[in-house]
Amino acid sequence: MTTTAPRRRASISDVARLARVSVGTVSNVLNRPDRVSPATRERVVAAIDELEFVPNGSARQLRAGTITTAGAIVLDVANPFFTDVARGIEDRLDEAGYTLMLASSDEEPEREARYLRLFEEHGVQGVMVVPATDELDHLESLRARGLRVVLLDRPSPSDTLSSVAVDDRAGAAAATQHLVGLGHERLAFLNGPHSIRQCADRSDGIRSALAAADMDPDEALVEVTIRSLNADGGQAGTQRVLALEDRPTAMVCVNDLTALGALRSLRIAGVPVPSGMAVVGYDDVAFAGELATPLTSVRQPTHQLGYRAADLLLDADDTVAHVTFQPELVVRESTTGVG
Amino acid sequence: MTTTAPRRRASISDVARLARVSVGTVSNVLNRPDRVSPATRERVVAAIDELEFVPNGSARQLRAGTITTAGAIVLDVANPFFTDVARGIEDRLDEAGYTLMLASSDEEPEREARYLRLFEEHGVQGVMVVPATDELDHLESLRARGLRVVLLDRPSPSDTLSSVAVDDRAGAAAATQHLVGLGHERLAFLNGPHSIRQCADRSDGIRSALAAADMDPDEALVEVTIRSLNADGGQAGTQRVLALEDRPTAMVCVNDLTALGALRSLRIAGVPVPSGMAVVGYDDVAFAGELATPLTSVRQPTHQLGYRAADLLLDADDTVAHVTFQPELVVRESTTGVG
DNA sequence: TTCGCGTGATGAACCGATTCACAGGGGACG
DNA sequence: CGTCCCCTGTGAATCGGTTCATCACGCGAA
Repeated sequence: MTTTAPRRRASISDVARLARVSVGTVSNVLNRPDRVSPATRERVVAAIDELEFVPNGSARQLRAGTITTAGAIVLDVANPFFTDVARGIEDRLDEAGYTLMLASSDEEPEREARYLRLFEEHGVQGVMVVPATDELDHLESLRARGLRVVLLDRPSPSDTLSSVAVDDRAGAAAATQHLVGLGHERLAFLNGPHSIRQCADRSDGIRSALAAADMDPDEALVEVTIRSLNADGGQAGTQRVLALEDRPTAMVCVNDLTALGALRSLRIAGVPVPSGMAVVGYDDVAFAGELATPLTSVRQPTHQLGYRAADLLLDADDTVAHVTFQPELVVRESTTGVG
Repeated sequence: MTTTAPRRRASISDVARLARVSVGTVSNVLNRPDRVSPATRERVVAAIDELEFVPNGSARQLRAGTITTAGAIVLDVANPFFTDVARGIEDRLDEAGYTLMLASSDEEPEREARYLRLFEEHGVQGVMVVPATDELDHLESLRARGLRVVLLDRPSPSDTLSSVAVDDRAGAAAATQHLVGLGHERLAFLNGPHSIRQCADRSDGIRSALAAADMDPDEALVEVTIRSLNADGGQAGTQRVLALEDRPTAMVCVNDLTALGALRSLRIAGVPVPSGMAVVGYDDVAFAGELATPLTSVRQPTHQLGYRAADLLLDADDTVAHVTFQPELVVRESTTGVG
């Protein structure tokens, strides 16, 4: 093994010296090869290969000003919803030859700010952000400083920031219509606190769908607020639903993990699904269709969400746009089965 | 809304002019505030605020040479295994004030190469890579050019590249020992092609564990190769297992999605789990414990994998190390239940 | 032979920061 | 009152590219 000691990275002038040309010529070989005669071009390329020359991006960016990088900040890269979104972003950027810098804010505004600052220092073209707070002033000023900003999974309240979001009201309404159509007259909704916008919107959606079906939301709906939006929360919430005297015949869960806990709780209690209780989830995660009782769920176009966000960011005219996607109800046995 | 037209980004000399000091002084305020008298420091800070000055990272990096960014390339950011790893990387980098540039290669060597090049141009300190190919020469030469390289989920074959991996043989062996200990004498292994290193290693692990238990692997083990490593593949493979004349009493699946398909197939065939067939998965994905029959699975320390990889990358001495993590068998009802 | 022109290469200015040798201005001390 | 030193602040060099005005050269036309 001959690991040569990490030598200093070769610069363009090293190449120029070795090829016996000026740095300007090397630069031309790199960027406008047609302006260089074949003979010298060959010499320069040979020198580049020999020195394993890789141009210094900082220097190039400093002088040329342009850069093909965009940043994205999501709440948590380990969350499948966001990774699908990230994947969509990456795919679109890739088409344009751009690269992505990805980071998680963990819903902490300071982390978000830190990454935004870092992205800005590195001169990214723009950022796509799932905002950690309601307050968007810092994003507005970023925008005013010339960066492109696209809000992710959050409709923009302003006409200066572009946004890409999914219509949470419509998703919840679709689930509700489906259940009402199946004859259910009393529903439970396992939901998180309304301080989370998505939770509030979904609650809204259910209520308006009920109203549209000539049902009184206050009578037909029991909303159970759960602490943690995961399987344990769903299990606990379901126990409370089962204890109600006028027990609902169907449940909507704020996400699939919650629904998973609900199914577990129902199994333990010996309640058959869907005949004893129909269940609808939200997100349509990968395993929703693979459960013992495949789960009816609201699918969000996550990949498209990211793809479109990147699309807006790359838009040549830098126009401000607001895109709202419609979610899609995926019907499976947890509402229509024979169990 | 008064969105001022995107003005040119303020530079350090703009700040200097406004504060009536030299650029050197502004730089000092930024980097060594104690060398500047409180009075001027205040003036400079005021100017910085007024101009919303954000230092140009390219210029800084060009001159100072240092950068606090690292790159990572995984096979697919939408895959939970890799996102957990990425999260571990991010957490460790965050502690050191570093930032991560994350990308997916989709197992395409050209994409991997493109991103590596881009990272190198941007002057990252190092890269963490899940290699898309067996061939590692390009990583060796990256290393020779002074970048730090850490292989992810792949033991390093060389003594110049650091690596962080999980012992796949041990994981498969642990699953096997568990089943043998429960009295199973004939096992099936739903596996992918041995061209995938993980698959080959896990097969090895099972065989050697059987041998260690004084059983003849060729007799006690039926290895079924499935096309796609997902639920459908698992379902199809399980049907083939059930059709065997000397039917095994336990199955090891190469990952949890495959096991999911196996469970579905068994349910359809009316085979109780685990009394009719015990099932073990691999990966211990989030929903493994939430299934109708909670799944016994081999958990890999994904987060630690990434965390440790970043740790090696940040190592002050730049030592080359090879870290191997031991997976852990998580026992649930799919092997020990009463079903 | 001279002039004009196109091709190909040159070299210096420039991007925006960091860094360092150095200058000016007190204050302490003899 | 003169020295020396410390404290601040200055300004120029520098990092590694890109870009552009300029120049050398060769060749065909006049």
